[in-house]
Amino acid sequence: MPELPEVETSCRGIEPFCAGVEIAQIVVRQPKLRWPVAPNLPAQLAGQVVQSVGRRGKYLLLQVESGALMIHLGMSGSLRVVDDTVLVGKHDHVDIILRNGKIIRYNDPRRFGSVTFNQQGANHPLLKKLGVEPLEEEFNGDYLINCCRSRKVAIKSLIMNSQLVVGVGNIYAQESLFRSGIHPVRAANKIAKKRIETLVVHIKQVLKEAIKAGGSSLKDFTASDGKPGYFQHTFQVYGRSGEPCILCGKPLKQAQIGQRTTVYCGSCQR
DNA sequence: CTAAGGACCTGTCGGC
DNA sequence: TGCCGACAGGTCCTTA
Repeated sequence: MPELPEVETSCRGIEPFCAGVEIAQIVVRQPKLRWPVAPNLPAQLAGQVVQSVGRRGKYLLLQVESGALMIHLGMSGSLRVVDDTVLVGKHDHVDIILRNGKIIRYNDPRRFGSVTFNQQGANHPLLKKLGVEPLEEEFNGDYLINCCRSRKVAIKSLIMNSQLVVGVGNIYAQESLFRSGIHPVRAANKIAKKRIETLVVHIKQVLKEAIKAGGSSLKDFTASDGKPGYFQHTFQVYGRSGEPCILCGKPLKQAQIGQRTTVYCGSCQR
């Protein structure tokens, strides 16, 4: 379920249960994820204390002394905090069993996510090529303008390119472009600097709002329903193809950009 | 170097 | 009710 706000919410949700707590055992029921779960992963983590819980892009990082457990939620993954009285369900692929009796349970129907162990810090192959964090100051107008230079891909594809900036997924790419009045298919190098600066502001704004909404709607991370808060959130364009634009009232259009459905307003976005 | 397309999976929904 | 195709929040890898 992850766009970045959801990963951030998961991060904050599990943190109180596992920070400072020893991992008793890891149980892998289905190792065939996006990357196969290494057979020795449980042995590498058993007995180690979770020092902190963090995030890099959409990777959750549970830091231990010898490295970090990296969890990616893919398209359909989610985490819950349970105890051993909760029955194991379909697609509950991995349990991180903690010494305090809690279990971090990883569920992922489509198995596009991953659970890997990282001994190499930021040099891990999956992290090494990631771009800047969208909510950090290093993601700013100058940075994005520079990215757009000499690239003629659709601006939507560009902001979803995780080698440039991480964490902007299909939903928030659409929302931030709408707020910025930029047509999603417009060539990146054909957009005025001022408008790119506006886009940066809106990307940050849209992500922050979603994190806030996620945090407030998901007050109990042990809730049985792992549905993210942001699906109760209303979107201005995502999923609204054919419905009226909230600004001009004309029906919203839909297109495929980089094989992803994209909804936009043909008259408000140029 | 950039850009475009395929690949990986299961579940759900609409149409017939 | 059942079957079938289209589609879904990601991103890595290969090819051009």
